[in-house]
Amino acid sequence: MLLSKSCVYGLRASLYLAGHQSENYIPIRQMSDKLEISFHFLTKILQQLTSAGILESYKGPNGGVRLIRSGEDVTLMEVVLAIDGDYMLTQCALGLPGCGVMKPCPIHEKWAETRDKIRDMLESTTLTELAKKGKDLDLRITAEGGFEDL
Amino acid sequence: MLLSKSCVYGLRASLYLAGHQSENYIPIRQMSDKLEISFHFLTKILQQLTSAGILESYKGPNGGVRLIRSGEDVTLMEVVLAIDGDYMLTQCALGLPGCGVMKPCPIHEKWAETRDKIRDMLESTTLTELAKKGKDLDLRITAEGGFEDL
DNA sequence: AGGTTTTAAGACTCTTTAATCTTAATATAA
DNA sequence: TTATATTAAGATTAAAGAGTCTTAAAACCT
Ligand code: SF4
Ligand code: SF4
Repeated sequence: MLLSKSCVYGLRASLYLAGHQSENYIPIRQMSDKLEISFHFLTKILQQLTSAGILESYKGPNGGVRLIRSGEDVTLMEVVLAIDGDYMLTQCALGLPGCGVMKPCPIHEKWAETRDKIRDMLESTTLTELAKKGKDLDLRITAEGGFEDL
Repeated sequence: MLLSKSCVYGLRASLYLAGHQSENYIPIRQMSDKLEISFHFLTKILQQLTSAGILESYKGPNGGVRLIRSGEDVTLMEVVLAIDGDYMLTQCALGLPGCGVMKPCPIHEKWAETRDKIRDMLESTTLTELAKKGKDLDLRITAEGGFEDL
């Protein structure tokens, strides 16, 4: 799979937060319920996003987690990098050790092109953009329901 | 990772075979040595390609494995499908259960575009094409060496 | 102060993928 | 026919990824 499951969860949670443009912290429990993701697992993933400087967290009652910057300024790429690292964008098709332009494998040329498409997509798409689209069209964010159920 | 390790090994072995346009069977041991892949593991992967109708095998002395059709007629897609299935091309970014155009997630539109690029690349690239390029430019196929060492 | 709500951190378990090891089956050749 | 070379198949082990559980720390509230 292109993105690890952790990363997908991280993206969905980030979209959730971007869909709640509130100054309040959102409890992880609420997100894990709505998004149907294991609470403890999600907690760990959000910790990664917190230490990556994408989220900030607060303990205790009325605590939770929220985006530091506005969702308009956060690209999918940032979230992916924080969770999966740049493996996908540097390693690739044949994944030979230390490969690259210097001594490429035969797929390199074609693959690099494809890979750049993925990078461009991740870099040019923001959380807010997707959350807005999700709300306007009531698109899916959970297994069953859409943004309206959030 | 986009492709599983098994799949990458399968691709490299297929390229190896395409680079040896010989009517003889090539022993798996020879390939596993040259490509630095565990013999038994590679054997299993090639069995998948054999039962998928991409390779044919022969036992005993002078036995081994070879492409059924010419490498010109075999696309990367065939190899990928035989080993990893179509998961990568149907599932994707958020990977919600049963997702798709009917009730898409907010990334769907952008992702589908990217995904088609990957599909096109895999479908339009043949083993022979890459093997030829690999030979002409002595590109990498193993960790250390290039096609010349095959 | 003491109890409650929440995130943080780490140990632990389960599942999947990767890799190894053993035995069987098939073909060749001397 | 016996020894050897090779793929086929299945059991086993190892490593990584995913998920759960427990305890700690921080913040709030009465
Ligand atoms: S040479 Fe390029 S395409 Fe090939 S494995 Fe390395 S980065 Fe990927
Ligand atoms: S809706 Fe489309 S982009 Fe979203 S997870 Fe499903 S297939 Fe992927």
